[in-house]
Amino acid sequence: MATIYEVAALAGVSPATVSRVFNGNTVSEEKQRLVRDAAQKLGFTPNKTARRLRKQSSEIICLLVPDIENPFFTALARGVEDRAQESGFSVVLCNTDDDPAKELRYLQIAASEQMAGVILSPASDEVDLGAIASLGRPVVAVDRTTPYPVDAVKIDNRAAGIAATTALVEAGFRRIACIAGPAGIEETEDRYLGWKQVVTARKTLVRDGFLQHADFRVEGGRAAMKALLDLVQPPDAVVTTNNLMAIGALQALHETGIDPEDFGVAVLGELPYLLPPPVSVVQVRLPARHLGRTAASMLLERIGGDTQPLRTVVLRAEIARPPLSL
Amino acid sequence: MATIYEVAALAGVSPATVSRVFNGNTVSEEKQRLVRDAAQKLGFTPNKTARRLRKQSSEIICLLVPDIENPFFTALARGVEDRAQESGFSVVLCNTDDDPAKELRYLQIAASEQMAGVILSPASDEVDLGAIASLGRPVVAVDRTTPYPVDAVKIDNRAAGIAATTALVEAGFRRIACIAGPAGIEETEDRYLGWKQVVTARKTLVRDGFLQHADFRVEGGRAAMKALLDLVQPPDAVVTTNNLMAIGALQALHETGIDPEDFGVAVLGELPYLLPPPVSVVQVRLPARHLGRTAASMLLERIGGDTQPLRTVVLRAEIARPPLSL
DNA sequence: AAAGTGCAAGAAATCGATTTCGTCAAGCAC
DNA sequence: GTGCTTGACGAAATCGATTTCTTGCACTTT
Repeated sequence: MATIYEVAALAGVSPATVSRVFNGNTVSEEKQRLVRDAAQKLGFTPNKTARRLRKQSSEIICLLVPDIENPFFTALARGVEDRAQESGFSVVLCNTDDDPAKELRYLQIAASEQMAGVILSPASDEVDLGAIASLGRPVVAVDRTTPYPVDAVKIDNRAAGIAATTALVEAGFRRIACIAGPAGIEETEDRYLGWKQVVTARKTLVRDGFLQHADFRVEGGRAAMKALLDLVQPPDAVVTTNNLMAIGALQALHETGIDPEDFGVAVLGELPYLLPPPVSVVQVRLPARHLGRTAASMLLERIGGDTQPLRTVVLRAEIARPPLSL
Repeated sequence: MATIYEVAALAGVSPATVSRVFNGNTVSEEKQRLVRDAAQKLGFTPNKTARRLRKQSSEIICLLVPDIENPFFTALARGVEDRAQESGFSVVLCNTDDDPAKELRYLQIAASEQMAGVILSPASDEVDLGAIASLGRPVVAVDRTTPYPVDAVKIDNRAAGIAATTALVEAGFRRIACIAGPAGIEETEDRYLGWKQVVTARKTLVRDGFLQHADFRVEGGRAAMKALLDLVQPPDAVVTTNNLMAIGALQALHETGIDPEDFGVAVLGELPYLLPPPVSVVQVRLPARHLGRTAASMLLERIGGDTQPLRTVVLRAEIARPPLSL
């Protein structure tokens, strides 16, 4: 790996001049040519590490998500990556597994690696952004927000919950249950509030036990669905607040031998594409990739020195297919 | 961010001593304590960039895959990440989109970022590993191999192709087609050779047009399946050489109104989990996560200075469910 | 013609760690 | 007691770029 000194020696100039050539400072035409030729000949690539040490910042964005195996976050990551690419940034993708300790560890790495900024979907309300913040590195929260004063991009979760539930009501279902994520996570809380608002306003039948909390995973959704089906008066439809739990719910229905056409399922998020799902399934499409793209754009603006007041961008989800009548 | 100098000043020792404390060199008990206390008090975290510049290497692994949105690669990435974590390494995940130009760009970044090593699933046979190789950074190929002399972890693709096809034969299908990936990609080539071997040996009916090439995506699989169904004498079963094309194929079957129970489909890879697929679907499970884990282990060994001769590890895929009789 | 202005470009400092080199003192052999 | 080894540890060099400081020269300006 050729260094700036070797290039300088070959071109017969000082290292400073070589640096200036590559950083757009005033250098005479002639020396520019000399330097470029020399660099070309030696296959010179500036050492990013040295530059970073000097400049105290890098072109790397840290993206922290709970689970890359969840297609929602994969799509989000893809959006971030695409946008970052365009500006010559690279993305380091880290899994927190919704574990605050892992999250903290990664945040420290981000700080000590001089990463340019962080996009995260916080594992808990108690994220400690202190280390990052004190370095003046921008942070953008995606999908979930935090009590820390940072930019955020989120989905209108309440509206999504309302849309999903309304679609079921309009399809003729009257006993609509809800499988929500862990209590206390704002994202899922808002979605379930959307459900609550609709079932209350529309005066559908709601029993004790119609609200189930589960973790965000397939197994949780399956267990919650089983519990719902075991009720004395079980629901005839369900809203699940994320994609994985919906899969679990569908599995439970299948195992119980219920014809999926007879049972309404509304999903906040997308099911993995395979075959067209049963007609009684409503998907509220969450714009994951767009979420990532937007977050990356905001972060890059901040990195570029933008100092406007904190922003929270709220993206609207859309219903994947029009509500159906039974 | 406190530096080693501030710690040294507070502890009343030289910066060299501070460094020694954190790098396991001989320092007296007493000064160790002084240094650790001072570091603690200042919240000192060593600056990775400075260290990297000096040591000429980092604790970052670069992982290049064609498409993170493909669950196969996501699982692979997860395996790499888990293993890397255990050794305190971070993983930078990059999408090549099977584009050699993007791939090259990322390889250059890996070099100029002093990344410790690269794990890649090469977009083409012409990957230029020159830059990386000349720096002495280890490289491990996953899933696909390259003409360059590097370690590799792959799947026994031929055996997987054989297993998939055999399962269909044993289930009673007699006109078995194959939807293979782009011609010239070794990985898919081997899988299709497995198919060919079985259909030849078992003397099943093979028509012109029973071998379809498609890109690796859903759309390609769907189009190929349509082409197969349009044949004068269409097949009664198909082997698809990756997961996404299988989804496309199933969609095409569905759209054509064919009962999936009547048509055999063998997939090399896993379908996204949703409901149990039709009984006529055979999945050959590819150990993606394990592939990633193994690749990361090998890379880390090399990074650690292992100089044993080049290795290629071949992992065996397993049939997700026993072959069925019709 | 003397003094002032502007600009290209070299010299040297800087970023923060690691590491080599050298010093000093303690411990030991003869 | 002299000489030699050994270990702790400070001083200073080093990694490779960026950036500030300076210098020197050309060109105005009065």
